[in-house]
Amino acid sequence: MTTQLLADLEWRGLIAQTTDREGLLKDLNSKPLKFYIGFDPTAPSLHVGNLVVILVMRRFQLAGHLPIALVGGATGLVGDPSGRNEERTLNDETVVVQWVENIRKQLSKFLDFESNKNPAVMANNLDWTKPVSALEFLRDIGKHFSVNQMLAKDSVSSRLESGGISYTEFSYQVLQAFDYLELYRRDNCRLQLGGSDQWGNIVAGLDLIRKVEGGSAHAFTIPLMAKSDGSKFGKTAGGSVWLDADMTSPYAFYQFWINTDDADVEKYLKVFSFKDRSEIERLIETVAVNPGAREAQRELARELTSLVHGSDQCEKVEAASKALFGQGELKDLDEKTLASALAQLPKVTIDKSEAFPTWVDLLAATGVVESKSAARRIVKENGAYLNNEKISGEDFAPTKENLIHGKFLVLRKGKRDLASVEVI
RNA sequence: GGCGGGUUGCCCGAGCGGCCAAUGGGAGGGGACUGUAAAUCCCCCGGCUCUGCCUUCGAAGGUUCAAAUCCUUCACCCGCCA
Repeated sequence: MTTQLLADLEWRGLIAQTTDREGLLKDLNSKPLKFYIGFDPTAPSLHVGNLVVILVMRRFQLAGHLPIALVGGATGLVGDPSGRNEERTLNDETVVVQWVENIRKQLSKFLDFESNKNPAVMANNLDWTKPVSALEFLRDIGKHFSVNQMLAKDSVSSRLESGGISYTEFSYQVLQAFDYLELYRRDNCRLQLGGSDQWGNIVAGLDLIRKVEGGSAHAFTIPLMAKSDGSKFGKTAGGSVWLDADMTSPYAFYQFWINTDDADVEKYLKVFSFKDRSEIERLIETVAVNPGAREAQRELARELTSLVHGSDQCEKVEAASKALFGQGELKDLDEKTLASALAQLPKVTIDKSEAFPTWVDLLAATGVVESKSAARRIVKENGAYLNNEKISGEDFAPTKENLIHGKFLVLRKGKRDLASVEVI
C-alpha cells in the first residue's frame, strides 16, 4: 500500500529530497505514521502554490497515515527567510491571529478530520511557543544550535550576501526545529513534509530531535512548482490565485486552470489530480493527439474547482464559462443560466431611470480596467465588445435594445475578459 | 562619527536646466494567427471633462521665465574609513 504511495509520488514528480529513503519506506510500511506540514500565516488566504503541498498531505492520509496540519501562529509572527532575498515586514499580531483562523478553515477542506481510522488533526505552534520564556528558550533549545551550522543554511547564507538578515529571521530555523521536536515528543510525529525550500529548516529539526531525545525522524520535501516558460506558478495578471472565493472568484479560479499551457498540463495533472494513473496518461495522450480540444485542461479545471469550491460551484462556473465563451448566442440562454453565469463576473448595476453611460464608463466602473483611459484604449485598439459583438467609437453607449432579457449587458475586453451590467 | 555613491513610471534602468509624461528592456494590455495554449508579428502602455489640461522622477523648501536635471535641509540604501 505505502510502497505504492512513494512510487506514485515519484511518478508524479513530487519528491525532491528525503532522508534515508529505505528507512522512510520501512516506517511507512510498518504502521500509520504521524506526519506534519506547517503553514505560516503570511496572507489572509492560502493560494494555489500551497495546494501542491496540501495535496501531498492528502495523498499521505489516503494511504493511511496521520496528518497534523500545523498553522504557524508563532512562526508567522517571526517570518521565514527561506527563498526570500529580503527581510519580511512584520505583521500585526491581531492580523496574524485572523489569518491563522482563515488558513485553518481552508486546510480543513482537504483533509479528513472525521475518519475514525486515521483522522487529521490541527495544531498551532503558538500554543507551545508562547509559554516558553526567552531565557528558557535560549538555555533549553538555543544551546543545541551551532551558529556556524545555522549560518551555513541556504536561507541564511544567501541573505548574508544580499543585504543581511535580522536576528529575528535568523532565529526562524530554531523555532521550526522546536516545532518538530514538540510534535515528536507529544505525538510521536516522525515525518515532516514541506516545499523544497524547507529542507534546511526541517533538517534543523531532525538535528534537534537527535540531540535532545536521541531520536530519529524523517524529512521529505516536495519540488517547488515551476512553469515551463520560467514564470512563477500561481500568478496571473491580477496577482496570486487564492483559495478564498472572495479573493479569487471560483470563475477566475476555473479560468486559471483551463488556461494552462499545453507544456505544463502534464505536470499539473500529475501534481494536482487524484485521478488514477491510467486516466491521467489517457489525458496526456489527448494533449498530444488533439491539443485544440483541451480536454486535459478542462478535466484539470473541473477537478480542482470542485475540490476547492465544491461541485455545485464548479457546475455553475463551468456553465458560465461555456455560455460566455461558447459559440452559442447569449440571447439564446435562458435568463436563469445567464444570470448565474454573470454572477461570476465583475459587475456593475445601473438604475432603470438613468440614461445609459458609455461603454467606456461602464467598463471602468466594473473594475476590469484601472482607468477610463485604459478603457478608451481598448476601444481604440479594437478590443471592445458588447454582448459578444464588437463595438467602435469611444462614445458608444448601449441602448435599451441591447439589453438581454430586459436587464443584462455583457461587456468584454479583448478575447476573454468579461464583465456584466445589470439594469435595476 | 567622517568621506564618497545612490533614491526615476509595475520592475530593471537611461536622462543630469528648456526639444521630458521622460530613451531602452522586462512585465502587462489590444490586434493578427490559433485552441479561452505556446511561439511569432504589429500596436498600446500616468490620469482626465483628451487637438487641451492636470499630476509624476525619495520628502520638504529654494534659485530660475523654465528643474527629474542646480542649491539647502531631511529620510532611507550602498561602499570606504573610524
